[in-house]
Amino acid sequence: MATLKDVAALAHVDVSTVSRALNNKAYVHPETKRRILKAVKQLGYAPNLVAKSLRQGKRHTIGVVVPSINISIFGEIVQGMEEQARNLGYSILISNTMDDPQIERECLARMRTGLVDGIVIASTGENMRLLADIASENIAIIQIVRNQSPQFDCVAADYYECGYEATQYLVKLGCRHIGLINGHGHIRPYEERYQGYKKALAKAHLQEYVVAASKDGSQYFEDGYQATKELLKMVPSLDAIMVATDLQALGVIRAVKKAGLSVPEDVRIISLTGHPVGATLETAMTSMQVPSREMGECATKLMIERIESEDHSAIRHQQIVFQTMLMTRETT
Amino acid sequence: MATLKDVAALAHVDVSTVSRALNNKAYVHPETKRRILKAVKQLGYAPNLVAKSLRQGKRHTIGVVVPSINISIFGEIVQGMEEQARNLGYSILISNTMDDPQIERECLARMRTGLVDGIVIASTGENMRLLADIASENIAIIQIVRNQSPQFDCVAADYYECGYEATQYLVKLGCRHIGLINGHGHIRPYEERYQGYKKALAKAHLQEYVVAASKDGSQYFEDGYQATKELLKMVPSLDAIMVATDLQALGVIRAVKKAGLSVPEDVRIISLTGHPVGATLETAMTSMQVPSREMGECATKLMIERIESEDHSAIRHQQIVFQTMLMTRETT
DNA sequence: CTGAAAGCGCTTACAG
DNA sequence: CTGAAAGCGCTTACAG
Repeated sequence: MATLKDVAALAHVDVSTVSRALNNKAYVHPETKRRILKAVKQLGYAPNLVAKSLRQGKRHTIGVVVPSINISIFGEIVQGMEEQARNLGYSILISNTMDDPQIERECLARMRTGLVDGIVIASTGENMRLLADIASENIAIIQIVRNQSPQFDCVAADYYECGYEATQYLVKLGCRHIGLINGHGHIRPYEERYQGYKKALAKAHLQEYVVAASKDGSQYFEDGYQATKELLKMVPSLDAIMVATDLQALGVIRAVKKAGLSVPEDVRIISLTGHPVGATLETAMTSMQVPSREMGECATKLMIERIESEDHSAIRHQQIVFQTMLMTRETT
Repeated sequence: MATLKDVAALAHVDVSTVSRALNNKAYVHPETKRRILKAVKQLGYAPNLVAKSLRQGKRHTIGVVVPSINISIFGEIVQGMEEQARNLGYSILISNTMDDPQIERECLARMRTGLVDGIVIASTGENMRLLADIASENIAIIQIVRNQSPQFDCVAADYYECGYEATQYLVKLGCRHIGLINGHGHIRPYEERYQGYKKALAKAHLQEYVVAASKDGSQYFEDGYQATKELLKMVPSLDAIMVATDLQALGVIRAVKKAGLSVPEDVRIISLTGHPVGATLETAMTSMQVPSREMGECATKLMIERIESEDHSAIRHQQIVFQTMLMTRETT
């Protein structure tokens, strides 16, 4: 690739003048500018972004740290992020942690070494100290989906309301024994959804039946399957199951059918992290749809605002909350 | 973050000595080295990778350009790539083109500006000239899934065999009117699968029934749904449908059921780009499973080999072909 | 309006 | 075994 120097030589000016002309940083004589642009065109010059980064201390790159992008709500979030970033002249550096704190630590350590201006993370919650260290080095941190600490910005959905509304909907349909298959551990979305569920049940004077999915991320079919077997053993009269994700819900459907029951006649099912794909399933999934693409776009916009506003530390942290939307389909 | 200079000051040596000690580039007196390492530890020093990149002309970053990572085989491929890259000390810069040649062009132009050492791409096929230009600038190019041009390395599956084997399997089951819902345009996997299908049908003296999915990427439910309606109108006695992806297959199932037919009794269905999620669907999907994770890992390994072997142009191009595996499940 | 110089944080010949 | 110097490709005060 041609460099600034090549352009400068061809246009018979100093590199600094070329730089100014290309960045519109100061007046450059129109005639000079014309010559420069001609040279740029002739050489097919494009600035070396790495050199620019080193000099300006800005990478125009955002790190994204998520459990998994494969068959998960994060796939759509990342896609929204990437599109928005591209439109605003940024790139996306991505890491999948599989919810393993050790991998998360490695990814963060790497990103910290000047690779990114900011990090958008759905964290395990085990590396909050490291995150704080990174933030103190003027790398912006934004949490997505999982609001693990109030000390950082966060873009998430209203999980309490999500749990509350889903439960109330099932109650209105006449369900009296509503099970909740919830994620494992101190992940905020799980806790808040549980609180919403609890509140709605109390209001209807119903009892709660909760099973935690296995501890390794809870995104999978097997979790839904096993948890449902447990629930059905515990509560033979179960008439509804609320479950964290669409994929788990597939496990729920299979377990319910295997028990000789049918969906939705005997057991109604609702997924609490609805993905558009739910509409296309064989028995279309009723779910609380999460606006994942919009959340990704929002996180990117907020991130770029943070990055470009210089004084990170002075800014008050924002908690942006999206509403989920009940999509009634065939499983209820 | 601390810099080399800080470490050098604390250890009372020159920055060059620190650099050598940390990179094991030359003998450094053990005692000096000890002092340096102590200083590194004390300051929590980690090298600035951007500066290193600029100096060495290596980015330790791989660009990935794919149609979409959301609910697609590419999600798993990218995950495999990312894990492998992380283990080998590389990062992944990702772009989703949505199969739009214009977006693809933008992404490539951006990556070209010093951001990456190499690009792994599942291309639209519309920017091959640009790709060749980029390759000539010593940025390695590896094609994944879509072998659009023999002038670059490629990691793909054996699509011909995939189409052939799937068809033959259906023939053995007794199917006599086998439809193929294929992707649109000159995308190699589609063309090769069609050839395999054609060959197997000819061998069994059967007629072919082919419908192309809509032209916008063919990854979607709606494509499968519409194409199936068309096929059923065309061939009322249809008894099997081969379709490009699991997600399209969901559309096929819905259309078949809507026509009052059942799966697999009346119509058997097989997906030609099987994803593990197929096993979890309500009617588990028979499919030709593509080893997507392994393909991603392989592409990354090959890429890093290329990058680190200096003389790109001299190397013969490799075409690495993975076998697909028939997974018989409930839709057949 | 433009040039010369310094510097971002590293690495790497070149001396010694 | 180690230091001083140059340079990767840019940007940005500082003069003029």
